[in-house]
Amino acid sequence: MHTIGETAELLGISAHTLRYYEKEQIIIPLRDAGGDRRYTESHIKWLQFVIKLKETQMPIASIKKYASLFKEGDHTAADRLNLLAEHQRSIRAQMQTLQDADEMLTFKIASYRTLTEV
Amino acid sequence: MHTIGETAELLGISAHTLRYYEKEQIIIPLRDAGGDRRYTESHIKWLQFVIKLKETQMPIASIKKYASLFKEGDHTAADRLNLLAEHQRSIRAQMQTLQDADEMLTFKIASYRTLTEV
DNA sequence: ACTTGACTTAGAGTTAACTCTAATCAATAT
DNA sequence: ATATTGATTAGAGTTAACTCTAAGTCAAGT
Repeated sequence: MHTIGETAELLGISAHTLRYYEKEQIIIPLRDAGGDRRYTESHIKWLQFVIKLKETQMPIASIKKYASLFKEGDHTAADRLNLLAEHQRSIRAQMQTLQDADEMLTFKIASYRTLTEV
Repeated sequence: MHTIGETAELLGISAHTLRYYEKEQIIIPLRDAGGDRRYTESHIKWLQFVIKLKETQMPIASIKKYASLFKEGDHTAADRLNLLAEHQRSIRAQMQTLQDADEMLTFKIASYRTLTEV
């Protein structure tokens, strides 16, 4: 059980962001007797997954969608699978774009080197 | 020589965006007798380069920086090379992040398949 | 002469994803 | 007993990168 501050620290995001994700229904932590948020290990696992999706440009809206399907129960498993498969395709397209840009830069940098060296 | 509409069409971006890039000093097209913008082949090459940088998450501010160094002249070549080399490192880091997420998703999707098939 | 369509400008509005503010409260440290 | 720390809330503000609006000019076509 972690406080919001500990959880933020642990994940490398701000407490503000955690409250924002809660407002967006992406994580709903427990509350202690005093009303403070408490994050369990499984909340943290879920957040780490969310962060991975974010890092790969999945919009908050889609993450929200995934979270809400999850809450709906087991009968949404196929929909969730589709969502993840779709995102995997997007990741692969991004990799291709990066690959192309990398090659372009390698070439451009080489021309600069030639210019600079003389 | 292309009008703003043709150029937008050609590059797959909007005329609005081209005006915005001009406001940001990223491209300064020529003007015809009537005051309308005219983009040459070399403007278009530059814009294609800009679009590649954008697609790989380079912020407009950095692209602006690069453009301004370019305008300053040949003595900024080393600075420009550094900027590009730095961006190439960022591209490679992004590829690694995508690679990791891809593997994670492959695993997660496989678990869903197992669940769904039964 | 009139309409159409592409262009012009300054500046306002939009969207995503935070990020912060102000006012408050509860537990701990001195 | 007071001060600090870390939490709470609703709601406002920020930033990047567009995206649009309003009001207009101008050339070409019917």
